[in-house]
Amino acid sequence: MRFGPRHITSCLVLAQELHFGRAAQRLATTQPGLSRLVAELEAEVGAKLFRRTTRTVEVTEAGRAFLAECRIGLDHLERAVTLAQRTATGMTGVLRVAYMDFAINGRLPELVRAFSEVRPGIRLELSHVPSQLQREALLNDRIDVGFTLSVVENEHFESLLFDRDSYVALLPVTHPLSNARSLTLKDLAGEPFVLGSGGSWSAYREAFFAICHRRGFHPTVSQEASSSEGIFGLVAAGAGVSTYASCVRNVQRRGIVIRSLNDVPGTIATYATWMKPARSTSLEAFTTFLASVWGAAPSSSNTRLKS
Amino acid sequence: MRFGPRHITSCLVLAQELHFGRAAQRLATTQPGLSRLVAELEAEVGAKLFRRTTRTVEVTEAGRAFLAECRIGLDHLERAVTLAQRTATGMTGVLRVAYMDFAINGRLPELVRAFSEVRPGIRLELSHVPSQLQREALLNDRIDVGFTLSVVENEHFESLLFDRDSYVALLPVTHPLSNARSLTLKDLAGEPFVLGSGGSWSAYREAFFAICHRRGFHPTVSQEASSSEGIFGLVAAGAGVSTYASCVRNVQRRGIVIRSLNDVPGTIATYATWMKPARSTSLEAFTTFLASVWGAAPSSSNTRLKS
DNA sequence: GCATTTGATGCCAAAAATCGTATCAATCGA
DNA sequence: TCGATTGATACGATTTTTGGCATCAAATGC
Repeated sequence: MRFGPRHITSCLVLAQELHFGRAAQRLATTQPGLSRLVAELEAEVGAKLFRRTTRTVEVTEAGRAFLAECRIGLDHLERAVTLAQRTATGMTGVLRVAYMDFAINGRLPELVRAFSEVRPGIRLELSHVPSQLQREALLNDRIDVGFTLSVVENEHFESLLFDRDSYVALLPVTHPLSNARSLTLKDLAGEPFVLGSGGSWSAYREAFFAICHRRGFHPTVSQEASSSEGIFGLVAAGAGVSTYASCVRNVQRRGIVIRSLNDVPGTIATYATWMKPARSTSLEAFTTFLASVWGAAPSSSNTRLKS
Repeated sequence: MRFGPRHITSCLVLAQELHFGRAAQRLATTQPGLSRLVAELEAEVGAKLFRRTTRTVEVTEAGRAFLAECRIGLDHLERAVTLAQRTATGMTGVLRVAYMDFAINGRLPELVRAFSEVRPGIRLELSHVPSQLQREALLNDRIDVGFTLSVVENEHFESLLFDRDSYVALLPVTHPLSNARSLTLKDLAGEPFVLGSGGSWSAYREAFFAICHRRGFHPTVSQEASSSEGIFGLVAAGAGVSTYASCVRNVQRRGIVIRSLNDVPGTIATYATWMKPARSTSLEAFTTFLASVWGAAPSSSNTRLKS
């Protein structure tokens, strides 16, 4: 393709005017110049675009087809420029957000709604990625920001505390303890537990086991499930009791009762994490929104998940 | 827009290679040249498209958005070239065909099917235009070819005999004569006639009246209708008898019987007509197909509709 | 610290595109 | 037939783009 936008726009104007002189005037050039330009384009395309005598100029069928398609192409190119500008200034863009269960069951949907009100041009692509895999996904530029349980301690990453949940107990409605208004973890010491399995749940399991150890018991695991929905289902089916973050109150699940655990002071923290030299303006807008408007505190060692 | 396809393709290659040296090699240019080209495009667009250090090159979010949109634009431009070529050679195109009732009820559908098999790239746009208006439509470039009863005698037009129909009689099934195997026009002399009205039918009426005059009578017009369907409906309802071209045998209409008219030697000729300096390659393809493959004879005075 | 890699910059010559003028040839109207 | 209009063509001057070379500055790896 050895022709530029100049050739095309010239022909478009000529197709409107159907007169070399007037078209040249509108294009701020001379008639011979336009004549040569059209001839060049026709030679390049390999087809006559205009049928012209000394008295009339008309567009050929090939010319109509060519110019119609070219107009579409030019529109895309112009759109590309404004799109680049808007993306550079953060008005438009895409932000790939990864979340884990506690975030999506907790306040992440609320955050998404609030942010997309402030920045309606930025499209948020949410995907479920286990906490462990989010670090790699950030490094490989598959996501822009991730919501995880643990903080990635690295000079290349930056984190912000997003939310805190307390521990709650999940009981089958048929369970004797389901009538109690509140429980202690000690009350569940002898119960069979349903726990999350696989890499996604290892951090939560470790923290939970540590808490039990402090309370002087080691829980008996009766069933395991890889997803939150699996845990809820097994508890509802009476396979055992479980613990979860308090955000579980947001989800409805028939057959389960949720009870606070009064003797567990520890909280479950969720962090937003991203790579430090912010790669996109959308990410900058998101993190500043998170820090200022959302009012989250930057992560530091004393706010991290303890025991 | 002060940038051409060269800038865009260069950036597209660079976005693939993510290395100025290799990209420059693929583009058959030098690294400084590419560096300058990218800088020019960025200045023109008004946004950084690549984030680059001396060790790494990565595409910015704005760059991704820009290049993705540009690729669409370039694709359209390339497509425009091949489209123009194909249209110029007659492989692709649009042909606007106007028809009147006898053509569409006769062999025109057959012609359309045969032509679109030979030239599948040419789209046929059929529209119903009365014979009288087709001449003006051709002059105003609203149609490319028209099928009419009469031949336009003019140096700017060209015509080809497309089909010949004989006259037939239309009778209500309830009519006493509907049992006869064949009729003569004279048999219908005293019957009330349903005839076409308006400009669309004037040519047919004249020819029909002339035939009747030769048979020594003048038909009594009981009802008029502007469309073929109207005529069929009125005849079926018993409002009178009528005549029509023999192509009417192709259409099904309850309540009507069709009978040959043995004593009418004249035929109804349908002609294809177009403007002589063929404006489009599609039209040329169509007319050559019509003349050679379809086997129609060129119009001349001795083949025209008589009496 | 030093050599290597890599992108940015400056400079210059060659090539190409652009612009303007003059002119020609075809066509139309009177 | 003559004049006016209009697109094509030729030529030259100017500007812009391109290509190539040398060099610089920053980052990397040993």
